[in-house]
Order: sequence, then structure tokens, then C-alpha cells
Amino acid sequence: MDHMSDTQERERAFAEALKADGLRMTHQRLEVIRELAAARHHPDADELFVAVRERVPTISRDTVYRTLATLVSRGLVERIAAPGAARFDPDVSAHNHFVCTRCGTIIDLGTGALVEHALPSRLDGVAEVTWVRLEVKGLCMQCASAASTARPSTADAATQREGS
Amino acid sequence: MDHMSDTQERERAFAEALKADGLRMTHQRLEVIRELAAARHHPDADELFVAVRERVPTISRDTVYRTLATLVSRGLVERIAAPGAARFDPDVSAHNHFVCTRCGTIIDLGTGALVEHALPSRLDGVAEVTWVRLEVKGLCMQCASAASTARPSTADAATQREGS
DNA sequence: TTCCTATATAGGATTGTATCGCAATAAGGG
DNA sequence: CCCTTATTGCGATACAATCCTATATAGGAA
Repeated sequence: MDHMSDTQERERAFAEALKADGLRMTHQRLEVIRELAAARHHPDADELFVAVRERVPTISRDTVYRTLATLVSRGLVERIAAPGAARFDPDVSAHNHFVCTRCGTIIDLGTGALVEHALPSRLDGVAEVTWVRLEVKGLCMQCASAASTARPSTADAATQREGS
Repeated sequence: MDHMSDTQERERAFAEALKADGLRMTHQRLEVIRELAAARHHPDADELFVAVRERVPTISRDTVYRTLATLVSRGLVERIAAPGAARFDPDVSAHNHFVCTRCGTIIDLGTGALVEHALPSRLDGVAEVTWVRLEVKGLCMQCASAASTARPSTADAATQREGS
């Protein structure tokens, strides 16, 4: 809900984190964080690059990568390892993901699906647990209907070898 | 437990899957599946390549990649997206993973940690759920003690930008 | 066993993601 | 308005993964 203030809050948090470390708020960084905060589809670095370039035509890919690295290291954004390119999630709160095995789309599931403290207090080889999430995979609506009708559709991700 | 028969069972399942599709059992494929079935650390393609090359000196990286793709597409092995290179898990049964955020090591947690994840029967945008896992992140024992004593240790994975 | 053909392999070329190195640029405190 | 220092742009580079194709081989048929 209320996306406007949400985006602005993220902007503010980023500006604050930068200042706290003696880093500078450039307009490149500002546009990257804005684009990501407003995104609803867990974009990858290149999607952000293309989107931001509309407003900052001279921005380089590397600046986008560096900005994302800064955000992730500050805990303001989460990096999601995915086939192909890593995706980024501006929502750092505890929530779960559904991943379509066909097109790679990620859908937020909210925290409802996650049950509390199912973890034993001690896990072998594990010193400290800081993060627990439920991951769900399957077919998204789009791919399901595309599959039932005809062609595999223009898969936008998950471009890996098919296996002879 | 009983790793020997476990490995042999996986070999047999692979041979069977190949035959069912008119594919051939080459000794390159055999050594790859053996190496992976015996592995306990969720290796990536290159680790398998290096290990298998000990016994099949002329094997190419591509053959390892192709064999893995074949295994994955047959549902005999699971691909785990990870920073750097993808890792592969010969254990396809429902079990959960702990991932060390420092070194990238993956530790099996068994199914015990997974409680009744009461997923709503209907999820928005989701057509079909075929896979549910719990993912846990934190610090492994090794990294925890290495961190408390001194240097960051020779991180063997998770080599991503630090973020200024 | 030998032959034959479709499948598989080797490995160099290629694509794609992400990072590095450095000269040029600009943020922002003084 | 200056000056120091962080930041940017971009070509070079590193590495994962896949493609291309001439050559090799699995494995059924004779």
C-alpha cells in the first residue's frame, strides 16, 4: 500500500546510511534506489540499468552494480541468487518467495506462510542463524496457461540448458 | 548412512533414465554421476570437472555441464542457484539447507526443521506448487571461529563485491 | 564379431554477468 | 568558492555457461 511514502522512506534510509559512512549522495545513486524501491518485480542489475538510463543517459552499468553492492552491504536491499543474473529485492522484511520454474518470475508471498521457530536450537556445524525463509517453487499463472494452450511463451528468465 | 549402495542406486537410476530416452551411457557420464553421488558438499560444475579429470583426463568442462543439465532435467539432481557458480545436490528428497553468508558453504538440515508449512490453498498469481523448502542463513562454525580470532580466512565462495 | 548410424565428446569460439583499474569528475565540508 | 576525497565512466578483464562442429564412440543390427 502507499507506495509513494514507502519509496521516500527507502530513499531517506539510504541517504542516512551513506552519510553515516561518509559516503556521498550522487544523483546516479538516487535514481538507482528510486527505481529499485518502486519496482515490483525483483529486477536484475541490467533491468535497473536500462530503466535508470532513461533519466540518466550517461550512467554506466558498473555504477548500477556498485550502488547495488553498497545497498546490499548496508542491509537495505537483498540479493537473490537466480539462474542467469542476480535479482534484487528492496523489501528486507521477513517474507517468502514463490519462484516460477519456467520463467523465473518471483512472487512475494508475505509472511503468512512461514511458521514460527521450527528450528532446533542447535544445528550441526551452524554457529549462528540470522535469516530464515520459506521458498516455494512451481508454475505461475502465466506459464501455466501458456503451457496448456501452446508455445512455451517468451520466457524472460531461467535460460539454462534444456538437457538432451 | 550406507553410502555405497546409495551411490549405486543413483547410478542405476541414471542409467535407467538414459535408456528410457534412448540416450547412451558413456564413461564420462558415469564418472560424473559417481562423483556427484559421493559428494557431500554440494559441489559446483568446476569442482566436479577437476575431480572427474583425475580419472578421465581428457574430459571437457562442457561434458560436465551437459551431463549435469541432463541429470537436472530428469529430476535426478537439483540445481542450487548460488553467488558465483551454481551448485548441485544429488539428494532430491525434501530437505532444507543452511547457507553460510560468509563462505557460501551449504549444510543439509534434514526435514526435521521443516514444520507444517500451512500454505494457503490458493496463492495469488500461482498456478501450481511443486516444491517447498526452508532456507536458513547465518554463520557456519568455521567462519564464526575464524572471525572471532583473526583474519577473514580464505573465503572459498561468495566472492561478491564488498560495497564501499 | 564387425558394421553402421545416431548420439556424444573435445575444446576453441562465443555470449553474458560481474568486477577491476585508472583518468576524469563532482560532492559537500570548510 | 576551493580543495580534498569519494565517485563515475568505460575499456579491459575474469569467470560462468553455452554454442559450434569435426571427430569419436555407444550399442543395436547383421
